[in-house]
Amino acid sequence: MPVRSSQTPPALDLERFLPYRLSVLSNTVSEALATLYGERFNLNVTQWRVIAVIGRYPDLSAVEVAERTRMDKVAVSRAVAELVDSGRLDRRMDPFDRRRSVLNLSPAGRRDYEEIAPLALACEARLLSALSASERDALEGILDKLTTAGVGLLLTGKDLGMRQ
Amino acid sequence: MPVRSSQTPPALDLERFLPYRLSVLSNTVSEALATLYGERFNLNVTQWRVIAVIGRYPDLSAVEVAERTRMDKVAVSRAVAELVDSGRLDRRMDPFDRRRSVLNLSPAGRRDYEEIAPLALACEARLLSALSASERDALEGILDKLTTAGVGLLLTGKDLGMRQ
DNA sequence: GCATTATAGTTTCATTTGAAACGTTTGCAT
DNA sequence: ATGCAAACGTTTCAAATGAAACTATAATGC
Repeated sequence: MPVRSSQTPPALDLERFLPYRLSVLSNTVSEALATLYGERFNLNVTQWRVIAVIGRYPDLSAVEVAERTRMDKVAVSRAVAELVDSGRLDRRMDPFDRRRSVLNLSPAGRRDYEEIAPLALACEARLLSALSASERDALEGILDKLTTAGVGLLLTGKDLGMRQ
Repeated sequence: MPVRSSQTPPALDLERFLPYRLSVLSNTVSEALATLYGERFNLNVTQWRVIAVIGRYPDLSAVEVAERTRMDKVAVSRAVAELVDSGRLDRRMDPFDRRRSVLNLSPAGRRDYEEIAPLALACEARLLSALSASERDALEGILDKLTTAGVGLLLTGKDLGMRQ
């Protein structure tokens, strides 16, 4: 029988490797969600996130959206432009700082938001329903802790290079 | 005091939304890991995954690597070509099926693998050390269940369109 | 005031990505 | 045998991405 001595490090089995499993899970879920609002509403992930965050927090600027969603500001800029073009987002200039613009859902954008949000929440509910109550409880803390630890890895890894 | 009646659905708060949190976590961890083997070994994520899976399971074909890692076969094809070029992967033709090629780490590739694997496992260990013992226990089951449920979403979402 | 630095947002450009088409080889059914 | 469908892996091409440069405005220091 093979013995795992203190000499033999545990093998790296990609299928059991946490970062890899997180990646597979995240991609699977993202893709499922993307088909949800992609086909019916012609939105990509970035556009949907912008709608979602503006729907909930009106009057943000593009940079504020980027910070909240942790997306690239170039990506946000493009998504905002497209959403303004397709009439789902209103952009007006901040009168007190003419570099900023203030974003809000147009009536059409809000209709989409009101329609998509429940679908998205239903997806989430279906995912969570696969878990036991105790697993659901644990999940919150796990995600927070892992995310914090992950950011820690990043910072020590690249000797302080502050995102954004 | 605001009441959440049965009429008012819970709001979609991106920062609390499971798919979004998974995406942030996965991206953070992936980026941390990518700097680990990216800077020192000049590998991208796909290349590293190919090395990892071939290191553990020799004699796979490119398509088998793609299936195991759930990566795109084009991506794998390119990563394999680059790894062969940089002398880290040996590719020989399968004598019994001349469409397939059989992949294995070269001595140089194995050296890299032997060096990177412990670093990757250390990263994972550091992530897991942020969790309590009970959280670590729960995590296994949670990841499996969520991934299965996520695949389920995908399939119902696109009315059966079998990945790959 | 005027120069310097910082911030908001966009544009450019080079890289990355993946779907679709392709060439080749194999398996299967006539 | 021959024709057709499927599988392996590559190439092509168009779209997505993101770093860096840029414009315009604001804040800061002297």
